[in-house]
Amino acid sequence: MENKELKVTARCPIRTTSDLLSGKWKLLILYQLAPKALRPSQLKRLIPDISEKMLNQELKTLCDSGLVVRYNYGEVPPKVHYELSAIGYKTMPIIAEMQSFAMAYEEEIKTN
Amino acid sequence: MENKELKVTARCPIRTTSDLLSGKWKLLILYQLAPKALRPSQLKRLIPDISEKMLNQELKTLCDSGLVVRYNYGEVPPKVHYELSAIGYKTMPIIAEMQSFAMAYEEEIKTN
DNA sequence: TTCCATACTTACAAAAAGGTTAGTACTATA
DNA sequence: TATAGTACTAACCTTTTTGTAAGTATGGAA
Repeated sequence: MENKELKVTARCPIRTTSDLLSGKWKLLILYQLAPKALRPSQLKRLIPDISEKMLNQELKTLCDSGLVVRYNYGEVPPKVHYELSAIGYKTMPIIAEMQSFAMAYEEEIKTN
Repeated sequence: MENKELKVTARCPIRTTSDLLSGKWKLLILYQLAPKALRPSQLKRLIPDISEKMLNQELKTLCDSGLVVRYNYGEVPPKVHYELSAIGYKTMPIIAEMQSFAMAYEEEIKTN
């Protein structure tokens, strides 16, 4: 007698991914880095609402989790950029599905 | 001269979707409801870590946003169930991508 | 020499999210 | 008659997340 019901929580794939991408800003940062590497000041301009603190904090956790790579030019005044890692790029299909869901959802609520 | 850079934040598709699915539990609830409608007590058994309060609260916001539909049998003692709406089902591709991302990510960190 | 820009960091405060406990009202079962 | 199960709800508290403001150190331009 098998239990075909799938209990979820602790360490399931959905949880793993939402932990990595949770919060208000991580997906937006990943999305902006997808076309090309960007310096922090460029990111800030593309995501005007983010505070400097959150930008640094989220970049750090994205680097720590391996989705983003920091490149230091070693110049003075400081120059760095951030780019997606190979695994970071693999978040793009999630973002694409989220975008197409949003379109469908907006249609839905417009039509009621 | 066009601005090809895509500023994000306020009302962009990524934000719309993450607002709808944000939090620790919504995706897990949607995932459990996908195969079949469930009563709250069944959901609670499938997601053991969730508190009753969060379950009710999240079911309510999922109903309010139209992703889930509540069906009341009108019996005493109370009997209800929750099921995905048509638009609720359209979150499944997002979840599928999140699952396959998690697999790739786990592989990645195992290999270093 | 004052100002701005670079990339951060820190202390503190506010807001949001999540959890605990208890309580409602009803029925069926032991 | 006590207990457990149904589906909620509300008060309260803790934790997490996010934001604000200021400060570090450097160099170049006005």
